[in-house]
Amino acid sequence: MQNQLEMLRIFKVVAESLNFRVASKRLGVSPQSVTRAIKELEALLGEPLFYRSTRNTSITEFGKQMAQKSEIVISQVDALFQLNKSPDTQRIEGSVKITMPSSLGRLYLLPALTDLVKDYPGIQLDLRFSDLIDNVVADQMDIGVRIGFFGDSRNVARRAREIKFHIVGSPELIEKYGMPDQVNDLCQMPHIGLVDQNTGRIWPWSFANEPDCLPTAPAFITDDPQAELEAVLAGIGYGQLPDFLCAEYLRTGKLVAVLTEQSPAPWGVYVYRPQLGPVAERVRIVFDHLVKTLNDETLYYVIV
Amino acid sequence: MQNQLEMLRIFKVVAESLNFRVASKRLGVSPQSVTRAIKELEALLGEPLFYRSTRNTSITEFGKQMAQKSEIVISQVDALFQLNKSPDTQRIEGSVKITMPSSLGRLYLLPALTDLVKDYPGIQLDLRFSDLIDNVVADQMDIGVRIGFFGDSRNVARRAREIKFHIVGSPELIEKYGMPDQVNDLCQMPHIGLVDQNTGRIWPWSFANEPDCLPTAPAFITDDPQAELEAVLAGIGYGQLPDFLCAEYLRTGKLVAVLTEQSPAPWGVYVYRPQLGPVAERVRIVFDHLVKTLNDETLYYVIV
DNA sequence: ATTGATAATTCCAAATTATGGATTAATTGA
DNA sequence: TCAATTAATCCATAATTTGGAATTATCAAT
Repeated sequence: MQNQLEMLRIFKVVAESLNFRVASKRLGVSPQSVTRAIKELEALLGEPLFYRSTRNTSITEFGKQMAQKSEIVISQVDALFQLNKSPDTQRIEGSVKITMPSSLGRLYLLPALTDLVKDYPGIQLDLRFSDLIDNVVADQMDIGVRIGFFGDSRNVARRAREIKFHIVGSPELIEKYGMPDQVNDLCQMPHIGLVDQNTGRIWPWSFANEPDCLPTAPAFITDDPQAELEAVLAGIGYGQLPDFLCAEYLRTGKLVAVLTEQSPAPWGVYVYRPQLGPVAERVRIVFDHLVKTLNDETLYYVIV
Repeated sequence: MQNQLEMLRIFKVVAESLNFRVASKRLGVSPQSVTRAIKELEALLGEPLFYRSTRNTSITEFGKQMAQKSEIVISQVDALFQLNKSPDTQRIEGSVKITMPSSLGRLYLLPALTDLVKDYPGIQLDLRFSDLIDNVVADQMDIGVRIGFFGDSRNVARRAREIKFHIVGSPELIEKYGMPDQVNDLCQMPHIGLVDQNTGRIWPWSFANEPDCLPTAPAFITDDPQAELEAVLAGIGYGQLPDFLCAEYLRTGKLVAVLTEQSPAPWGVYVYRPQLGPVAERVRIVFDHLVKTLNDETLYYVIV
């Protein structure tokens, strides 16, 4: 690695994620490259940037300072190249109203959108987190993001990602009640109920080869998916969670998926906008960025 | 070339020299690489940086702006890497007095020294241009540069470069008087006399296999080598000039060397300093930089 | 106009450099 | 102590960069 700028770029991401593996995912390169780049940078600077063991990576005081400076320098180089490529970025301005699901939105779309506005300082975002269906036209939103989607022909929609749902429980829970191997078993075990904000009723669980199953005696009820996640993590009961909430926990073993054979068909994540005349460029830019973000297979690595 | 920073570095040098071939020499790479880097940079920026033909290269207005910005960004990146490598650079301070020959000094050493003080902002240079011998100890100079050198054991000296002397004339002059093929012929033709500032007398011309020859009836007399060069360029007469003054003109044919067989042995360029106790670090740094600069075989390309 | 000289460019094979799979070492929590 | 996981190392392979040879373009001098 004899590309100073590239080393700084890699360093910046590692400094943010404080984890070589995650950084490599975010950068779309192998962990080896990250190791090498940081090692080389440290050699060049003559001082360690991270304290690292196989289980923990923390940044040194010197590393912190370097990260700050690197960020500035990198953005200046990028400015040098982007300034001319799109003098548009300065020109594009106006507000863009977006409605999106709260958990997916806050966890994954919000960071992507704050990144975007760094490039388009003129764009003013108006984000409304809501899981209620079909308030795009009524509430004069510019863009909507929904899981499932029940829109109509007045909208232009893009299916930007698939979300898988898993029945998950904590290892302790499984230890205690055993691993269910059919849907009926599951119903006898403690489970969490998620209230559908549209109907006020508890969401039925769906399966591949079985009819839907309405949780009958939830040990815990909430209308917020993240609260459901917390409850499951605490071992209170099983829950049917979207992959974006549980992927990292499944990987590290904090959660275990059960009845994986019966997983229902994945749901789509749709990005859509009202179909009324020509779309403003600022809206198109945000729209495309949302679609691109959701399409990114490494999306779930953004949050550790 | 997918190294943004390297492209900017190359661009910066080309923008300074306004000549791809010279820039490539200065960078120590092939002209092809320079072509490629600039081409790629232009593609990336979507706008031409230079107007260029095979005979002329000039920078565009846009290129000028980019050069300014590039310079800033490059120096920031370098600062990031050098800051830590040698926190010394901040610490080194104090004045360094140097005496050097006026033409070599002004043309080639001055730019190299101004480069150096960018890295060592604490160093305060005191440059005295003089061709008088041996005033280093007397005038309390820290460093001296002399062509020829007649120092004594109180000095530490380094022979840092060789200078060849050529008898040169303009093509018109040769057209008019013919090409001399022995020293005696030359004496019959118009020539320029250079006054030795040490003695007040005209320098004798020296040759490889002939005794020195004192110009008897100079058509023009001066005590400044650059004035001598101008006179020779104007076709007033022949002159014996050091290579650093005439190399570029010989290359482009503005001057022609004659009696090349009789060229005298090259003279040394010496960098020296008084030998009194431990040398201050700032002096050593400047000393080493002067030696390194003179050693650089591409030195004469710095000035076109 | 023609020609000669030279700078810039293009093309391509060779050298250099980067990359990630396989392996090893190290660390932590069970 | 073991199991799990991350970072580091090694190395064959892939990708990129490099500069020589050939080509093209331009200018200056007939």
